This record gives sequence, C-alpha cells and structure tokens, in this order.
Amino acid sequence: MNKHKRVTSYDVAKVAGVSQSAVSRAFQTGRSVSDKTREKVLATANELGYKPNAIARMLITKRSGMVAVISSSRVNLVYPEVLSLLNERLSEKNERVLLFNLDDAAGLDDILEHIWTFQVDGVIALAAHFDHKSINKFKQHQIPVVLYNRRVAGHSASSVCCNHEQGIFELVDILHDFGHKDYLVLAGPEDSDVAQERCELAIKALTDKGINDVPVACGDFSYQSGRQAFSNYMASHSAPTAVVCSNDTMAIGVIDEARENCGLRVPEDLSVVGFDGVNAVFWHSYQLTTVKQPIEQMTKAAVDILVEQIAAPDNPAQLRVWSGALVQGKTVGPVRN
Amino acid sequence: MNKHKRVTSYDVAKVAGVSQSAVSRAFQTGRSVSDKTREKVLATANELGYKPNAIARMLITKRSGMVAVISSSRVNLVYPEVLSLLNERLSEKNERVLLFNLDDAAGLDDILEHIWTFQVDGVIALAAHFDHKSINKFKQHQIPVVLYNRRVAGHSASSVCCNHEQGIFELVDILHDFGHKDYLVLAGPEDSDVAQERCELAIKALTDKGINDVPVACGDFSYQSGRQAFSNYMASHSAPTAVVCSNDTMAIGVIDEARENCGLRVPEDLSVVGFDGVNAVFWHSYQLTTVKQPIEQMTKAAVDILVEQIAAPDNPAQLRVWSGALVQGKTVGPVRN
DNA sequence: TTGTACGCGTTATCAG
DNA sequence: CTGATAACGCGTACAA
Repeated sequence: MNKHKRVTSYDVAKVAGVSQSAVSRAFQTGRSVSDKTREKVLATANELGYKPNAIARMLITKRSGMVAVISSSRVNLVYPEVLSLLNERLSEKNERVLLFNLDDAAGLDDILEHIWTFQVDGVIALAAHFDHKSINKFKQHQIPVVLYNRRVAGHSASSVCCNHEQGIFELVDILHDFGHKDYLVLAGPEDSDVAQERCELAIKALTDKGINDVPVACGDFSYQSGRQAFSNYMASHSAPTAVVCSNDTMAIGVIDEARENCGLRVPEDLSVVGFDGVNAVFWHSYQLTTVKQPIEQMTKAAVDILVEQIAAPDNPAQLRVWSGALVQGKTVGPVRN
Repeated sequence: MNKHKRVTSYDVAKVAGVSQSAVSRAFQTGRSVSDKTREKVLATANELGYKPNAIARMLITKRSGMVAVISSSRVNLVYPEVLSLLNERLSEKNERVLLFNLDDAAGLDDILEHIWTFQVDGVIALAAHFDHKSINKFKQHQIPVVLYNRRVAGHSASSVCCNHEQGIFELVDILHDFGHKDYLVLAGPEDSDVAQERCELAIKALTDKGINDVPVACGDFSYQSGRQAFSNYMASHSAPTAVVCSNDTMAIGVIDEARENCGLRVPEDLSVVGFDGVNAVFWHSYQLTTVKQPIEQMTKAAVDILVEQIAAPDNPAQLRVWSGALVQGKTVGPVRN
C-alpha cells in the first residue's frame, strides 16, 4: 500500500511486458503505438499508480509547463482578481502558475535568475518595477514575456493594456461638464508606471480643458493613503470641488475622509472619481464613479498571446489595448456656486 | 551575445580548467572545495552567464523548491491577503509557490495528480473541497500537507486555524448583552467547511443563550449573495434585530440591503456582525463589528510547520489555533423596544 | 509498430 | 580536495 519508491516507466514496462519507450509513447498523443499495447500499458500504469514525472520530462523537452507570474503585493485590489483569472486561463492551456513577488527594484535580478533556472515557458508581468533591461534579459534567454498594463518604450515585448487615456479623459470630461474648476489629482506610488501614467494623463486632460497648475497629492494606492493625502492637503489648502484619483481604493479613502473629517458631502460638495472598477466600488455606500478595466478580456488575451509566443517564439510582439467601461456612480455632481 | 544554447556546468568546467563536479560543488555550500577553485569557477560562471539548472537538480535531489498552494476562487476577500503573505514567507524559506485553483470537487483528482507529477516539496491547502481521502493520497505520496483553517477529522495532517468558536461566541455575547432575541444566521456556501463550521457555531452559541430555532439563510460569501439572502428572507418574514454572517463581505451586503431596500438603520434597527476582518471593514461607511483573523501569525506558522515537515517528514502532525481579535465597529447596538 | 541506446544537466558516491 | 562515473526518469532517433 505504502509506496516508498516512485513508480517509474521502467516498472510499468516490466509488468506490462513491453519496453520503457512503449510506456513513454503510450502517454503521448499522436505517436505510433498500437491500440493494444497502449491499452495494456495504461491499464498496468493505472494499477501501479504510475504518472509520468513532470520534472524528468521538463529536462528533456525543455518545457516546464509553468508560467511565471510576477506581481507586487501592492495594495491594489485589482490584482487578486487578475491573478485568479490568469490562473484559470493558463490551466485551460495546461500551464501552471509559478508565483513571484516583486516589491522593490532590488529584488529584480534575484527573481530573474530564479525564473531562468526554473526554465519557465513564459512570463506575465504585473509588477511595477520592470524596465527594458529586464525585458532584454528575457529576450536573451528566449523567454516570451507579456506585460500586463505596462508598456515599455520600444515595446519589444507584447503587452495587454487598458486604455488609461480614454478612461481618464472620459472621467475628466464628466467633471468638466459639471462645471468643475478646482481640482486635486491624487497620484499613486512613484515607482509604479501605471500610477504615473494615470496621474500624467489626468493633468493632460485638465490642461486640455484650459485648467492649469493642478495640485497633485501622492498616495500609495491604499485606502489609508487616500485618507491621509486628502487630510494633509486640506490642512493647508482650500477644498477642491473635484478629486481625480489614480485608483478606486484611494478614491474611497478620500470620500470617507471628506465626509468624516472635512464636513464635505459627496457628491454635493465634492466630486470624486477613481479607476479600476474593483468589486467594492459597487457597494451601495460608495457607488463610485470610475472606469472598469475589462479584466476578463485582458487576462484571456494575455494568456492567448503568451501561449502563441511559446509555440512560435519568432512571432512579432503585439500590443492589444482595450477601452475601459465608464461606471456612472453617485460620487460626481454639479459644482455648487 | 545571443545565447541559443544553455550554458551548462560542463562549459564552465572546460573554460575554468576543472572538472564538472568541481563546478557543481562550487555552487553548493558546505562542500569540500578549495577557495581558489571555487573563486575561479564562480568567476568564469559569472562571465559565461551560467546558473545551475533547477530542473536537473530537482530530478536528482527529489526536491523541487516548490510548494503547491491550493486555493478556491471563492469570493472571500481574505484569500488574496493570505496568498500574498504565504508567498512572502515561502520565499524567505527559498520555496516558490505553484498555484492551483480548486472550485469544485470534480477537479480534485486532477489537481492531485498534477501536484504529484510536479514533485512539490509540500502543500498548503486553503480550498473548500478537501477531505480525508485527499489527505491520505498525500500521505501515500509522502508529501507534507498543512491545512489552512481546515480541520479534517482525525487530524492526520497539520493545520493552522483561527478559533472560530471563540470568535463567534464573543460576537454572540455582545449581541446577547445588547438584548437581542430575534436573530438571523447567514451561512456561507454549503461545500465550504469553514462556512458550515461558522454557521453551526453561531447556532450553538445562540442555543447556549436559550435561543432556539434560529432561522438560517444561505449565501456564497459574496456581497451580492448577502444582499440577496437578506432580501429573500425579508420578503417572507418579519425583520430580525440581529444578523450573524459567516463572513464580512456578506455582512456588508446585508447592511446595504437593509439600509437601501428595507428601511432599516444599522445599528439602530438592525445589528450586523461579520467574520474575517478584511481591510474593507475598516472603511468608514461600514465599520463592521467583526472578528479579525491573525493572518500574519497564521501564514507564518503554516510555512514554518510545512518547512519543518519537509525537513523531517516523520515528525508528528500538529495543530495550532489562534484566537481572533474582536473588532468593535459600529454595526451593533442595543435592541429597540 | 516495437525495442535499443543515448542524452537532458545536475547531484552523489567513491577512488585517488 | 579533486576527478571519474553512476544515477535521476523520461523523450526520442535509429535500427529492427
């Protein structure tokens, strides 16, 4: 009953009365084996509890059946959902997820080496600290990479993105149409490309409307940082009428701080918009006006592209961009006179 | 520049003018190599861009440096936080996370086989569908398992748990002290052990207070299911004065439904308690009264126990239980007369 | 279709 | 301390 030694293909071969290679072939599709032997092999394999050893197979086929997913433990509520979806899609393609955490640029080289030694089939990168040097390393090692919501200059790697520009312009349009003139932009962490991009786009959108010198506060994507940043700003400035936040979680923090400590009603006194469309924004107490990223499509495409590039590494890199969906919540209203 | 062929230890050996085994030894600690050769080997290895191939090492050492984490895509907000912490702790122990999703019992055998073929060093199980049969399979394969918030009868596997009994009794105590007599218990998904346990404990705690025949509604841990369950219940019953929910997310759903569609104020007309202590319960609009699981301690212990059992597989299984921390929010108040 | 023999890249054993 | 040599468990030419 208790199997101390792993059952190998040799064991099966011996019992089934065939050669080891016959066993190997029986477990592969599209190989020349007679139905009779395959049947016999599979039967005794089942009987002995034999499963081909993935590690040995990796060594010879040079495919590990694993995809590295590099993520940050950043407090962005979208990532868990994204990770879960990626895992599902990759499973369908018969690839497992090998998880890597990247919180500071310092750990990057370390992670890269690990990924390389583990011989992963491909990489999906959600993490903040990721530059063209990293991309080049993967290219040198011939490992396909798909960037998620990250475009690296020269886009020598494939990427799937949400169109932040369209989304943020749409949000600013709404605010502008409601007559807002006094804005605050709440940026995310400095080391995050997404955060920087969203912040810059917000400023650009406002400039396009003729609104210049917009003040910028800085948070780290977390709820608390949203509260803190707004609180700090209010301590030394007069209240804006609209806040454009780089993500939903901070937006909710701003709303709570405004309501609780600043005596501001939302949306009567203050309009707030976020970005991402995480589940919590649909909760009744907030009903944030935001842009929802199409994470189902994005994750599916990320996996499809990656699998395609694993199969044909010389295929050109591609970029796919989706528009976000505007979510008309209840945190935006006309400016009061 | 472009390395089409992987650099092996033989390549390094040839260039460094030593044997292949010398190269191998140079990369291991506590092996007999002279400083001089090690230095030379490491230098040329670095020059050639050589890193030992983890796959080949796995094949011979029978240790993969990977731990399987089995999770559900259940809408329980705690899991992302837990997963992230597990990943960090495991990295510190030089183990990678190989991710598996388990949503229905059907996929269990499939996943078990995958885990087995990948020769993981150990398993941490967060998933709902997990019985003693699965545990036995791992035992047969000599793979250490640590259950997270799951106790399987006979506890032949180690587990780390939050003391649900203490937590729920404490919550019920508070409600009882406030004079509540009309309760509703909101259960989680039927196939989740945690959900069932919390539900039964709530009933038991209430029975101890002399409150019998408590009505039970059923959700699936999600916000929407919380709203729906409460809405359904209200359609055919008079309003309870207190709702005990099996997790925080559903509790927030109940609060929103009560406020928005039932004309009930929380906590004036209705008291609501949850369980888990996810970040969102601290948001100002909710401030849910709940019990916070000590996930830092729990994840650390899970990893420590697992690593210990990997090193010494014959060590006895152990169970560690933590009390949850009561979070006094603002969703519980005295019953109105 | 089947079996033989070799190789994947490393660690482990054992003389020297 | 060092170098040859044997595993590890499988896929795959090649010959039969």
